[in-house]
Amino acid sequence: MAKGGFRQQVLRVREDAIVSSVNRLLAEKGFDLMTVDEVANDVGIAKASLYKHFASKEALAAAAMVRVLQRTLDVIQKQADRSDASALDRLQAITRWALQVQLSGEMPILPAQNSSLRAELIGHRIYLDLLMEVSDRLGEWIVLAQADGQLDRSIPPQVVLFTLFARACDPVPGALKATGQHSDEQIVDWVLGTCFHGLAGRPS
Amino acid sequence: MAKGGFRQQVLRVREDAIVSSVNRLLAEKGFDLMTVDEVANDVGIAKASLYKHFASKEALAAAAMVRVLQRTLDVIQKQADRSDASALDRLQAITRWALQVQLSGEMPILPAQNSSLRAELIGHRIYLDLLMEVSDRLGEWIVLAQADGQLDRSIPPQVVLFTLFARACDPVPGALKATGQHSDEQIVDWVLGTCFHGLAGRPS
DNA sequence: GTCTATAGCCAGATAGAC
DNA sequence: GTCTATCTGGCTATAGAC
Repeated sequence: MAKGGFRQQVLRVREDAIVSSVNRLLAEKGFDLMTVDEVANDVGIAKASLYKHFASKEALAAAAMVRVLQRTLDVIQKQADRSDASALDRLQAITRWALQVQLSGEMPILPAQNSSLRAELIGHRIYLDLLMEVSDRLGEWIVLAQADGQLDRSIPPQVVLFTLFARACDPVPGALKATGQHSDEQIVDWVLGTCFHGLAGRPS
Repeated sequence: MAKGGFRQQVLRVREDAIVSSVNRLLAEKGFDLMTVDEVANDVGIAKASLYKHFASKEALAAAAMVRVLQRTLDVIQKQADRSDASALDRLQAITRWALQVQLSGEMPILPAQNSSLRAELIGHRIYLDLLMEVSDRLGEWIVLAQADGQLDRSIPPQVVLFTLFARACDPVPGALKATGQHSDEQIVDWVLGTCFHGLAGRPS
């Protein structure tokens, strides 16, 4: 661990606080409705100070995405270290984690359309590298699970991968939570079940 | 049919053109990124003229949502008129239609978060009535399909309903189409299959 | 690096002539 | 009802003092 000087540590802690606020606000309102003033107020510093740390609103969002991808890789690694799990077990565990993060209001959601944001992310090498590593590692397990017959062999791995990414920002968990009728755990079980076994369910 | 006078017919045709433009732009960019100037340019009239027909940007979006709900009810009625179909057949046919509409770029997508838009829709009686009728009619088939064992009985009907609504604006079809590697028909089959039978697929 | 204050811009909505 | 021109507010980003 290169800690750097004391000043740099303080700086890092502050930037971590900023990214945390951005992460939560992105999860709550999305990129377009999140304002930089809100972030500044939430962190408790002036807006101009924010711009000393991050060059733009898009850079703020990119930082939040980088952090969530790093955490995803941590979870992936934890699953890789399990010796008792099948490829399907691992994929389900990771999806479960993503759903839990989303329900706790900490999954930053990006609009698929926003062009200025897309431009920033496409030019962000760290983000792209992480995204590709996540895709590659999940892709391996998808192929393995298909070879084992645990996943439908007629579905291209890419379709499976996109579907798993999409479940991480699915509106269904939030809508169910908003009814106030179900526990988070129950919601995760239902969504995870329909994702892997469908609405029709396993034939009994 | 109360046609009204000739002037009113002309008016109605123009408003139809407006709603069509709004519908397409909502599908393409979403509510936040769609601008009223764009709509006006697309229709070919001045922005101020738009505001003679619709009171606000939110009202424009609401009109597009009303129309898509009416079309959904038409499709539901068509399925109800089939004598040879099971409840599951009907639900799948409607979901397939929604996926096709989305892939053809004509499914208006609303952000779940935007508050000004939510306020407008919550106060919009026609919209709410249509939404409730769609929910009721799909809900009946969901309950029937569960009674027949065609849908998993352990999933609450509400969860099934929300899941079907969510698939109508799922990002997966668009992402797959963007790769340019698959036909629309193939994409619809995959997404529909994973929706009802899961990523694990039917045990063979 | 932090602040206050403000520039610059863009989009929603309106005024008023025709 | 349609137009051109304009108002208004909010948001990103920056200037400049400390």
